[in-house]
Amino acid sequence: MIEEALREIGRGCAEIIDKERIETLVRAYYEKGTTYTVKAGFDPTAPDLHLGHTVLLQKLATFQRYGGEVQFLIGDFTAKIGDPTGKSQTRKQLSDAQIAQNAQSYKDQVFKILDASKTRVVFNSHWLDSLGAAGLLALTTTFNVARMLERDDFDKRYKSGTSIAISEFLYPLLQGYDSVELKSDIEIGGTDQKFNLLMGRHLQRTYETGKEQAVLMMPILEGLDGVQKMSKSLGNYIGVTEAPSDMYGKVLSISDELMWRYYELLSTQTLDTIAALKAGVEGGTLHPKRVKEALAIEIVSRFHSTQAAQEAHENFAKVHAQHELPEDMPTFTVAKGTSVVAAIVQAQLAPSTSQARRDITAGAFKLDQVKCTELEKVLEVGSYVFQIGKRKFAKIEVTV
RNA sequence: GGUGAGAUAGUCAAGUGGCCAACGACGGCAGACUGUAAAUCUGCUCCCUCUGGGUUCCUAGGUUCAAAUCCUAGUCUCACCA
Repeated sequence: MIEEALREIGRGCAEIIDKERIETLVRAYYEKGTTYTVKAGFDPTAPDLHLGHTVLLQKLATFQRYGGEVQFLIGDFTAKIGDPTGKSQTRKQLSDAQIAQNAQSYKDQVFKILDASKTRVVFNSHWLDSLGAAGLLALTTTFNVARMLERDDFDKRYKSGTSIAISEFLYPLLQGYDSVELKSDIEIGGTDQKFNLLMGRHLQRTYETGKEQAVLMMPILEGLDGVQKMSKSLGNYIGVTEAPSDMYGKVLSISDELMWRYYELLSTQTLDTIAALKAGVEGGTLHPKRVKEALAIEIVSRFHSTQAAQEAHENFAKVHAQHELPEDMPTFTVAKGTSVVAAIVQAQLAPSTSQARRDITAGAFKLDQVKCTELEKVLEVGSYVFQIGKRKFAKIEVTV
């Protein structure tokens, strides 16, 4: 049992510092029933979560199954001050009301994964607000510039003469100080957070908290393209609030290779089960598409419901395998005499008239399931189904 | 502070007076093939009232019949020196 717990905890990790400590904590849970705390920090400026963020959340959920109590830290202090990281633009400062709203939106999304009864949501402004100048100065005496410059990005910027704000030196300290306040046993974060995570360890030791947190780093999840990290700005993400059909379709569109990566980092199937699936696919007894469908259903179920996932699955099969029309499509109403080109743009099936014309010319447009390459076509009164490519549909009602 | 180099479509990157809406690469979209996968092949990829028209090559002026390309000023970026 302990073995299994440790295997699941270590699953997919990029790096673990002080693995022995984690083993000790988990062992104590099984032998004496004692729990331990696992901290993870989140930035309240962007409450729109995508699957990349959930990698961390699921690791927290894993800990919860094996005796961990989660400290879900919302870094509202930073958000209120405005982090100057990254050249000239000062990051927008958030008001208390906005932060509260974002925090709520976090909770709505996060508890689809985390066990609320084993989660404590904390805000670092609670202790950082009252730290004061004296406390802050005391904090700075625990570290020095030379070591700060060991950090990769600081080092590069320093050597190239790019500016580093004094406050940027302070943020790792403050973040580490959170671990002192929370007396965390373990902190998890992305690999890019290594320096900050270690700072927590350093400060816990310096402040003689009697703790020295273990650090577990998760890799960055690749986006749908399988190459770059999943991010909203790159458009290769699956948002946790997306509609079941979109979510399902996006999962199915990833490559087979990437599918295993997603299984490792996003599925709650055990490692043994996954190994069996992989063996089945490699041995030719299992169709990779079936395996991918199972993954898609699991993910959609998590953020919606098993029923919604099943519907998405069936609808997908209908639309793509049997070429039937999707259940519900967005409906648009246009006036009689509108050209198909204009209607396509109005239905948002194409971003511009020029693009719509190109799509028609390229043979990508289907009117009532029949390919149509007539650029000049004008619509008569009635109801039509427009389709561009394989996945864009709309119902067009033409009125007088 | 000094000197030099550069700013071109989503990104990278050619072009250095007319043949330039601007080579090429990547990305993106679409078609074929499939498992709406990947790989591969093909087409498209500024906008529009589209066999044509309009607005682009950092900004503002100027030279010219004609400029992304030449001149002037400005803004910003990078490199080297101090």
